[in-house]
Amino acid sequence: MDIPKIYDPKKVEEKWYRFWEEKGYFSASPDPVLKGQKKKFVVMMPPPNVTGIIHMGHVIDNTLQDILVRWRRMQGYETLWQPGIDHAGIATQNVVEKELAREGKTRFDLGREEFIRRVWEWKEKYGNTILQQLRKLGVSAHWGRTKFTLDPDMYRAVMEAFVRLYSEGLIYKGTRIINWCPRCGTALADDEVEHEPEKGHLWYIKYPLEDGSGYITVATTRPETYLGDTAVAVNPDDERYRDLIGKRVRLPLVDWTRKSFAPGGEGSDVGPSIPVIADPLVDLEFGTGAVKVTPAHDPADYEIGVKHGLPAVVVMDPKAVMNENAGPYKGLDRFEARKKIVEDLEKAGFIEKIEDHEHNVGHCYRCHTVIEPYISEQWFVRMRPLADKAMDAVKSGEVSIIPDFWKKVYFHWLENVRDWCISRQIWWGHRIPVYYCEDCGEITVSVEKPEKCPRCGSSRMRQDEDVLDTWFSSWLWPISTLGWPEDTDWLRAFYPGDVLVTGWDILFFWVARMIMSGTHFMGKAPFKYVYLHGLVRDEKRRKLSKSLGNSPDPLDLIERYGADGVRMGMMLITPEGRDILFSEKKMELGRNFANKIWNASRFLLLNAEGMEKGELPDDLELEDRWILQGLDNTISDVLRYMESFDFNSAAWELYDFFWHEFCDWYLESIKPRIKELSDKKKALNVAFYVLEKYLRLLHPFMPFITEEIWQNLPNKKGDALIIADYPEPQGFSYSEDRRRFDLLRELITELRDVRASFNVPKGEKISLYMKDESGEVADLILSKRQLLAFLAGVEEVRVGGDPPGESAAIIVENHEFYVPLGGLIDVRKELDRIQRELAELKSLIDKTRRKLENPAFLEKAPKEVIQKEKEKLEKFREKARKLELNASRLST
RNA sequence: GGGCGGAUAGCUCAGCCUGGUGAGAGCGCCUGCCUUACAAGCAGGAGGUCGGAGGUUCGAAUCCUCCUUCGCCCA
Repeated sequence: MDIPKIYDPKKVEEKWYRFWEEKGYFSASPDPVLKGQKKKFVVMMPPPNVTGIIHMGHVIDNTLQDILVRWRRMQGYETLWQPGIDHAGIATQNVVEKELAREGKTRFDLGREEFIRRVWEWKEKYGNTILQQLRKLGVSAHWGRTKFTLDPDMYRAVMEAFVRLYSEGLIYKGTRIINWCPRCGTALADDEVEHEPEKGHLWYIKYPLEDGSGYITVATTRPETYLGDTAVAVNPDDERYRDLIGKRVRLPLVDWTRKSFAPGGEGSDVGPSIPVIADPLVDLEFGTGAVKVTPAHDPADYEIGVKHGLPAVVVMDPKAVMNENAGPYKGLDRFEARKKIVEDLEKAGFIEKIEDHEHNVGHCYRCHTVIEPYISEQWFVRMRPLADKAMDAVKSGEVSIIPDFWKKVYFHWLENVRDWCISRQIWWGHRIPVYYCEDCGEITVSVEKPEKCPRCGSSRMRQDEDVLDTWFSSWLWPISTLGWPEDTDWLRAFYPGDVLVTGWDILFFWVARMIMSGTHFMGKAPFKYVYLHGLVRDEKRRKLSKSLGNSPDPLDLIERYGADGVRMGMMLITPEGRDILFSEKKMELGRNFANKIWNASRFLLLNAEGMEKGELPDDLELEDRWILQGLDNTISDVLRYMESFDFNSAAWELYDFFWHEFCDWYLESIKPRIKELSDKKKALNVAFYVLEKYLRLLHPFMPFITEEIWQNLPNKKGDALIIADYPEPQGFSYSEDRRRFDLLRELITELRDVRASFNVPKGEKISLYMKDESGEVADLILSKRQLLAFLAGVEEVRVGGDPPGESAAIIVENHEFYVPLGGLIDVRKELDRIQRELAELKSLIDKTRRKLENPAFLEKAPKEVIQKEKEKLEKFREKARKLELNASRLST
């Protein structure tokens, strides 16, 4: 048999992926669930954006899901992992518009229908890239059920949801200040705005009082909006301004008439004279305590405006260019306008002062343009009733969020949530199913386009131009992919699902809203557990981004470290809930581990050539029982960690057991046995027993290499590892043997330390003396002479009697051992070594003694604790005594 | 302004909920080894007054209070 020394993932990963997929192991069916033959396990893949290419966030997210899914599948669950793609309205439209721009065109040149055709064309060409990429990672999703949020059945679900919510009064059209992205040309929801601190200024502008009695100075961060002011507001408790309330001021420089905002109609004239009003919302501390009120361009001002019946004056067009209400500034971009306006005000003496000021500025989460608060008419979802249900689902324990502390964040958001603006002024998406009669103005909301107006019978029906927020389709994902609103087998078998795995950054966008839609439309939350993992950052804790150049390409990583190496590397550095600091070094850890598994297996397979398949033998050696018990412990630990979503600990447990127990000690221990033909078969049978079980245990983490090796094992049972049973502890009761072998291990480590400290040459044998002549430990070392010889170069083991003159002392569990080093020993060095250890012991003895001399401790501490301390003190003293003895022996 | 999370070895983190182990791990570092599975490896080793100050307790990394400091979310 020829097995290369270095594991090459490229040779095996594609092969096994194709094998699994062709055999249909990734597919689920509702039948066994509905017939009650199997329990189900459902994970909904967060659908990546159609524009997306794979990044480290997908790697972490999908590896976690794949681990869960492969684990439950092996445990016999009918496992559905539902994959799909999100149409990503704004992002996708941006991509295609950019493509058009290169041809010198805009979407308006093409028209709506043609533009949408172009987007679909783009989608067919590039839209499945990311799903192909995910396969390289080993993702075992049910690809045959891949859904796209604009598929006809998904579209239908979105329409249905809109119509139902509208008829329930939970969707309405209203005029509000919304977040407007002037570059994308659309409204955004509150949570689609990212706030970032920016250095700006605070401009103090003087507004002359109309009665000529002076002026009021207002402070603002946005001087260009003063053209839309319709009042100045002060706090009613503010002594400084009490007398001015009710008076009027005049907007500086404004000598034109402005029109007020009136959706669908002609506004009325608004002059430059505006009132001074009092409102408790005004912060006395900010600026001068007097603020300008611009109801059309600021959410707080809008509220004040509504309360006081002020008109709203819009001074910008949808591209954030100043409009006719801005008089001479019409046509200037908002930032140019700011500069020009400040200049003019300054020249005319209306600027009192300018201060530096840092404040938070909202940016579009898609294109990072500064958001303009903008008054307009939009569609909204009334969130309160939905949010209450979503809170109940978590409060009642129907849904658990992991890690637990996210619960607080979740509640905080839901308690303060505002209505959700769902209309977007773009073309790519689900068009709002609202139809206006061109003749009588009647509004009809329906899934299908109505033939004619139900009120006047006119057939001139115009559909609302806007499309819905992409999240309005994503929030239905757990029900729409299963067939809702139809009552399908899939829905009945697989709803509600089990676990949702995603990053905490979309807790509000997506997770909370899915819980709302699930509880509202199905009466049940869509999953039982929400597992939120951290975001992947670089070693300096910076977000991974293309512009920083710190974002590794997962495909490149897979190419160099193997999918298993990348998966395991990521799991080893993924703490629960906290951010994940990526470093390529950690991928090496994963790759090296794969290589370790490869070589350990190689060692066993090469030695097993020609050997027929065997069972676990009855007459086991000490090390056999030690490793079998170790395997059992590992299985229970891994299961416990998996149940509690602690994949990091599970990964380390798997890593440590294999490397530091199985390889470092077990395989090393059986090497002498393997050389002796008589015992070879027995040792190998135990080793293969452990390896086979271990590969099953590890498979969810490293699916490829485990399948590859498992398929070559003499003792495998079944067609494929991916569908083999997940291990359970066997219930071995070898704990006592485990303890005995551990003592042996400790002794061997000490012996190696002695060899290293005294530079005993590698080939040179040493002798081992034990002081006691009988007892369990004496029997142990006598019976394991072969092992001591192989692992520590011990030629002779002698029990009982005094050791020869110049020896190094070893104390393990208070048993005294000596290694005679006549000639080799540097007495001074050994004395130093003993002194150092004695000093440490002395401080321990003091500490323990003081404790035991404290009457309060003896009186109040539990008996067991006191007993333990007493034993500890005795142990330390005994050890110190023995060391001192050896020291005095050496120095005479 | 409201809220959340963190500070333990050079770095990244575990331990804390439920107080009592001689505070652990990985990486990095130092020393010695190409020992017939693996140098992507093997063996050995050094390294920490647990952010600070009080308090509770027989006993505090662990519980309480305050402070310092870093990060994040929301407005």
